Amino acid sequence: MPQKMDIKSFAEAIGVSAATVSRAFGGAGRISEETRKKVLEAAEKLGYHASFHAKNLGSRHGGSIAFFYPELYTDEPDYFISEIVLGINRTLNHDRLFKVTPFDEHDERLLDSAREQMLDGRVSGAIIISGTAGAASLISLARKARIPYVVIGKSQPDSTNTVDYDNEYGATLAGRYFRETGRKSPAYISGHLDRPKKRGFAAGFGIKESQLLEIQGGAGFKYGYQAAEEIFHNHHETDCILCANDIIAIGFIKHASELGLKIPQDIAVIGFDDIAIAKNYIPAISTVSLHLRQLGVSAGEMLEAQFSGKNKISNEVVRCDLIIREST
Amino acid sequence: MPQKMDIKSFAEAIGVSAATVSRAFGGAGRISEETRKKVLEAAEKLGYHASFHAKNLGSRHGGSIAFFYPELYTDEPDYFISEIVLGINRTLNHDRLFKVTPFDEHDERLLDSAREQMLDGRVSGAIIISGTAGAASLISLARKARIPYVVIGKSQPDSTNTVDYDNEYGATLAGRYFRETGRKSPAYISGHLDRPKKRGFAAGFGIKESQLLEIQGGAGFKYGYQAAEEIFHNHHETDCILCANDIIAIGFIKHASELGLKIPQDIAVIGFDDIAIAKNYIPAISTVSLHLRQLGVSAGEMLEAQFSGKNKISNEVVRCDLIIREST
DNA sequence: TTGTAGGCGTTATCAG
DNA sequence: CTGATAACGCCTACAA
Repeated sequence: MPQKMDIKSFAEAIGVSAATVSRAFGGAGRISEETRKKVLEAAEKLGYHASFHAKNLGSRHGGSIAFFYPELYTDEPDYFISEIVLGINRTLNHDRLFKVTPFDEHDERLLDSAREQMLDGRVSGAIIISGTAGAASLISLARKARIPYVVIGKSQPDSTNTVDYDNEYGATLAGRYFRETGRKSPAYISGHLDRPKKRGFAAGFGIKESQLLEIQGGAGFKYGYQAAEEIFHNHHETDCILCANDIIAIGFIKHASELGLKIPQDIAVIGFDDIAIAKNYIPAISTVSLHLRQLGVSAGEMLEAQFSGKNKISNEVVRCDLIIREST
Repeated sequence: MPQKMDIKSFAEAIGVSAATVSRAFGGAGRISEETRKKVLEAAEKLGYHASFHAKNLGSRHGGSIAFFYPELYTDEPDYFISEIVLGINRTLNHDRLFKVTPFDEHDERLLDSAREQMLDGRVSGAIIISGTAGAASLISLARKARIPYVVIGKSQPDSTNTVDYDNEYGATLAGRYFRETGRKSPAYISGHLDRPKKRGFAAGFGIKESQLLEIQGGAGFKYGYQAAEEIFHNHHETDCILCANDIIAIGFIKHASELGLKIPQDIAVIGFDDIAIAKNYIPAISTVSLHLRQLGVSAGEMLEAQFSGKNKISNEVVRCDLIIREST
């Protein structure tokens, strides 16, 4: 097997110069179609592969596209992120490598590693999920380093190139729906960084935020499970619930039904995000769709646009929708 | 903002040589603790960051660890893979970047891109999900290029460094369970590359493989949904089902219950994989656990071992377990 | 312990 | 259209 073969020895072997080989690969540069073909075929035969690092170094640019997101879930996959990735993958020009890079807010070492990636030249474009301190620092790094980037979620007030979603509005829809369907006693199970949802939910239902029963949730089925426990024991009157995400909703419904509660008769529940399982659950879960896939698609497109030169300031907010299914 | 700053100008700025700077960062090389500290602090202050590509080129090694897996699911996240990634992430030394690289068997361009990554020096270690032609080619490339790698799943007979699982045995457990619980008419809903499961299932149930009703499934909820349709209309006698994966099981149960079938009274169903949702579904899904997370952990450890010099031949097969919950 | 020189494999520049 | 030759930014002997 051809252990290693650099451009020079390869060029020599087929009787051309290194420069010619380089040109044969790089779409640019004038070179006769004949020689290009000859070089390419020879490369195939002899097993020549240009070094990735040398190429990037030589061309003084390069690197791949990174997707930075906070690692919230500890024992389960992050379905929220997975859906977004689906969208990004569909959009991004696949010749650039797409790598996902979780950073843990609580692991300074991981965060540093993420920052380093942003700065050491290996990243040529970034998509960043906002909302955490780590994300903020990554965003500011990208800006300093003049690396094209797109932020998903709320960003600095002055910021550009963000694809946002309106949590608060979505929650409002949920609150309003509950009120209009005659529910009396709402509760909200929180997740992470979800203040706007609570606010919107209260507003939609027509009460003050402070009057809304809030139960601490988090990232994972168990939080919904625990919340059901809590409500079953201490808040019998509750007859409708908004969960900060679908996973919590699932955990809640699962345990509530174990406790003998009927969904939606006894308690109606609305989730958030509309991950794939939501509509396949039993009962199918009513939820505020964030159109996660679309979020990813838009972010990808916005990034591509920046690469294509259109560096114009742009923002987009993907619409939320309340999707009524069987859990309400 | 310090736009760009190379090692030379940085070194000059703080009054040392480039070599010293290099040594200050690279843990190796003798250098006084005092100078190192001085350099590191200065770097922080002046915002110097070594170029990733130059670093790798200079040290003639480097690159990150790649996780190659076939992209099967088109419209939903791949929960199977997600769980494995969870395991890998927990194990792998986080200073090496971990990037996930899906390759599509049907997209020659994507596959080529994956192969290129393997060969152009950017990958220093690989974890590959076996079972497809693309995977086989990646494995052989890794071997040729002498890149440490671990295969998850069945590999070439002579192969080493694989973490395997025993689908067939797991399916046998399912078949046996159905037989022992008095089920009469089994059916198998297939997925991808799952022949062993069918064989094992038939054997466990005590019938010939050819006598086992098989329904074409695939990757996605809808296949389970369609299978339910098919069975409801054309195979009333069926009273127990093994699904090639949990997603299919969910789709099946969802639609079966819509059609008025009672699970498990009318039809008992067992899934495969034990992804996180399985136990949180209603009914909780009985399933053959592949211990996906553990698979990832083992693969990660095996790869680390190779980096640590222990290049000894090793194989491991993670045990399958039948987990009985509410769907049987 | 630190500095100097050469090399890593490409791309870019400038002739020819 | 093709071929030398100088960057690219860092690492690694080797010498001081």
